[in-house]
Amino acid sequence: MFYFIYLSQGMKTKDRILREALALFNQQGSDDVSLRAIARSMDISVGNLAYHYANTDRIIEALYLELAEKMDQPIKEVEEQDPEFLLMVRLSRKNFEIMYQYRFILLDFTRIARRIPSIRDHFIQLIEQRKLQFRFILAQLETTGVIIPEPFPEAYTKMIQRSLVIGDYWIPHAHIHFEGTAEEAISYYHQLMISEIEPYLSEKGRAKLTELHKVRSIKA
Amino acid sequence: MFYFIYLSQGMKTKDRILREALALFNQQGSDDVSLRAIARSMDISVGNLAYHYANTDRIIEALYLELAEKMDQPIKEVEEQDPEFLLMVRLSRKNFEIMYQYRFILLDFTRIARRIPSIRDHFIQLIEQRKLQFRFILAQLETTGVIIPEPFPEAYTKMIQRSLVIGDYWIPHAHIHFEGTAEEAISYYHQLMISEIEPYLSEKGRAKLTELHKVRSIKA
DNA sequence: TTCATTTTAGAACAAATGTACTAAGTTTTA
DNA sequence: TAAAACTTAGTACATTTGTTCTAAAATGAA
Repeated sequence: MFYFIYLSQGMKTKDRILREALALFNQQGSDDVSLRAIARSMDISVGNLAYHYANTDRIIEALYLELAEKMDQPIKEVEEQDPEFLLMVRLSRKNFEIMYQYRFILLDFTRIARRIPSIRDHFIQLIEQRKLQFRFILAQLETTGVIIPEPFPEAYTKMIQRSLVIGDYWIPHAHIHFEGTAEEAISYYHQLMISEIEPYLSEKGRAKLTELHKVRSIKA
Repeated sequence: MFYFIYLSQGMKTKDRILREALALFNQQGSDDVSLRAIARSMDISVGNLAYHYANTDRIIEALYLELAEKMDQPIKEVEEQDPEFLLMVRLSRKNFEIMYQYRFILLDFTRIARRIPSIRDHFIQLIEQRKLQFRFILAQLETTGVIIPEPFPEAYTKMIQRSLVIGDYWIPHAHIHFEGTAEEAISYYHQLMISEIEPYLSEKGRAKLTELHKVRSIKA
């Protein structure tokens, strides 16, 4: 009981730190933000900050866990519901949005992963899961006739592998090459990843995709 | 004349520094190697090192220029010769090997590009060129009947864009997800990028690709 | 209220880094 | 050979960073 109270009390500054750190990290990059910078920006002392998080890596770790948890949610929805093509598209879009919220992590992921092994390990495991889910969804899409049967050996295996590279690195790529709003970047790279499947769509699948584009252009 | 002598004399240490720095950067990451570490590893003084390169960013800049120059060579060959499919495959493989030699740059490219704008600007321009070359080659492949005409709108545009993401980020991806030798990683990701074109190959094109695989398996 | 616990501020420390400066040494030029 | 230019070593400095410690303040429980 009092344990719960302790937590909810304690979380206040702890959570404020995370919010502020996230903003600063996204803005300046995780390597150029020190404990002192965060403390200054929050108007609290370094000592206080260090009391909650001993160093910036502990903060990054906490933020990564937030990201990982949020990323899991849409995936669970796909698994619970019937894996339908349009639903899949919408939920992967959701994931792109979440990634953007925590973009500093994915921007310098290599470096962060090298420095903080727990993040690296967790991420590798997460991607392994994702690969399986990809396969599962593709199988569903094939039985429901949205995509054609694999037209040549390894076609879908390679498609998944390519998609995973894009999924992991669209944010650094955008950071260097994309000019436009965040919204536009998210849409662009999400469509780019989705487009991996286009060559394999059946008539039915192609119809579904154009249907999706219609909805989008009405919204816009 | 004496200018040349000055250079060739001066280059000695200057070049030794670049070689040593490249090795250390690739090994430990460019962020974790200081001027002092390079000096120690070469058995020269920090003062001497600083005389040639004021700081690590100047060294990184010099190494980036080396990379950029080496990357240009294979591309020029494609342009000079008749752009044939197998030649293209072989030369892009060459590029993957060069990238691997300077892998520290591509491993933390986002961060390096943020810190050193000249590198960022040059790289953006380089990729723009590459995009045009890609288009040119695809056009050739279509006229020679290696690939089919674009089966749906934007198919080739998107294929190029996806390939560029993979081309830029295969090294960080490998660093986290690939287990195996350097040689294997290069082959794997090169094939992964090449595989973007597979769905669009004609009968003729497919035959050429399997021919290539045969050569490889004989070699292996 | 009173006491124990948690939170906060502030100062101080050691380590590392780029940078600058000086003087000695080496090489090149004239 | 003598002078000029270039290279090297060594030292020192200011700055920044994570980290630690102490004491005061705030908060909760009894």
